[in-house]
Amino acid sequence: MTSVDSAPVTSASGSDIRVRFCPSPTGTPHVGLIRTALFNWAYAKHTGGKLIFRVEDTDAERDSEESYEMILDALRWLGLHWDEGVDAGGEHGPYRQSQRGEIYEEVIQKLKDAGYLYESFATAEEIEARNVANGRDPRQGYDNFERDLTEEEREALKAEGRQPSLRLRVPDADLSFDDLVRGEITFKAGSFPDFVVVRPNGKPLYTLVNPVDDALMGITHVLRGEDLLSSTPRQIALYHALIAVGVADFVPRFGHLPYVMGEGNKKLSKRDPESNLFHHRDRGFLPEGLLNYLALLGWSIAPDRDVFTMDEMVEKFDVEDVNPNPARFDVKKAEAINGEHMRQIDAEEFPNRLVPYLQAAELVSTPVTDEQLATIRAASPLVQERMQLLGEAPGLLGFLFTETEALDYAADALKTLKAGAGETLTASYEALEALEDWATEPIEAALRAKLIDELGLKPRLAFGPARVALSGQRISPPLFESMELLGKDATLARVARLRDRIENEGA
RNA sequence: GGCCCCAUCGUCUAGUGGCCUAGGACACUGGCCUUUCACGCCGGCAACACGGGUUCGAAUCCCGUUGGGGUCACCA
Repeated sequence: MTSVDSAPVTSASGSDIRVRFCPSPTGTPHVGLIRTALFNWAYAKHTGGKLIFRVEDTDAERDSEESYEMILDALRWLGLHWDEGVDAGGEHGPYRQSQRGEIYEEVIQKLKDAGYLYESFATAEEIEARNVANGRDPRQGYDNFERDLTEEEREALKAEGRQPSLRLRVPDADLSFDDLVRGEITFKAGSFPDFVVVRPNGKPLYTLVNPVDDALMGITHVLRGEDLLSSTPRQIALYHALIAVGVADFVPRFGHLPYVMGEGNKKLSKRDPESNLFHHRDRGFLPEGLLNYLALLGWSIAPDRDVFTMDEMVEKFDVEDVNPNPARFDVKKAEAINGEHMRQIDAEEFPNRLVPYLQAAELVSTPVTDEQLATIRAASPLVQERMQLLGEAPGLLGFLFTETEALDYAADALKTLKAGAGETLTASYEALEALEDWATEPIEAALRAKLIDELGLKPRLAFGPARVALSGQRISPPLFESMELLGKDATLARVARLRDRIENEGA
């Protein structure tokens, strides 16, 4: 057996760096998982190395094809491209573990032949009972008691009908490694017992396939969640065995990324909607905005700046700068960052981003008509700088795609109508009806002349009723521009409609 | 409980021994701008967990305490 300290650690430091993203397809993509993907991606791009995308689908119970599709959808939506792996090909495939059975069998055989693996018959219940019987904490785990079972003892157990799992014989020595985000970490001998790598049915476990694939795929830097930190010494022990039997050439470097936390002080739960990437997409986050925010969870680009593009991140990102503290997912800040990106989107492009959200609300058709698109384009400049999420578009622009007769008045909008609102609308109607040049400037001039100068109203009171009449909302795009967009007929009809309603129902 | 990780404003962070009476951002808040809401601008509130060292000097280094988290699966 190789000594613990003698195995070579990778020396990759530039374009020879190979990182990987290897999710298990269970459930919907979690923002913490995406943050891990982002850091791996950024590190590969920054160093000129390669990102390998592998799928760890060895748990038939929980994995699903649907979940696998969602992960692909997520990475593509975000623009996190990989160089090698599922759907991209490469010389180390296949990249789905469910298709690598034969490879594992071969490795298991080598490890067995070299004496690194031994048969273990104890069940979880028996291990716990054994701890109790020996006066130890039941949570202590396996005590390696089957390491030196004799041939006769093993045969006897098998004769009872028991099928053994296979455990790796872990070196009885302290084990240290230099974590890329946390520095030197040492685990004391005995704190990482022999662990199961192959089920009794012969199927390998994550504890085996993850390092084996990393080794076979030449992964040099393993950047993953902090939850895997305590399994690192065992993995390194496995690496030593893999090197000894010629499967691996070196031990990779490890970097353990901090948790993404939720409310309270708990890891953001998969059950929390905020953990669901698609929940944020549905609400109207931009890929660039969400990615920017996620990058801030454990990393910062500069002391006085937190809005940046992915190109800028790639230029600056180094995993050694990642902060080891767990970070709380703050949706308010995420929205603010997203708002910054909304304003940075090219004005020509912005309307296109709105379309899917207006379609989801069934305000425009799919595909969108030329006329609808023209309206969206015209309205875009009015809303671009007042939105934080694309999902606000239906609320803000819905009135442009609603027939006057179908327009609903929001309760909080009606509440803003004070006494005299009816008269104000009548005056507005008169001023507008006489107008020939239907454009923002003249509309504003006419209304100001009538309502402010002539009637002496305060602007808020003068224009509030018309805003409700047009949009049905308390909050809307700028009024005069909205009138121009809506056209004279519809504007007059809406002003009259609300006025009539006030007169008939007392508002 | 054993092992391991973490510890700066409410939140995300900058800070790698003197530039720190601790900087930025979000949130909150006062004001300006203003046809609503935003945007923008100006201002405010607010932190080095605690205790020992080391040092001329510590948020920064060391030790301890406390607190939080993770892990100890034939799940990944």
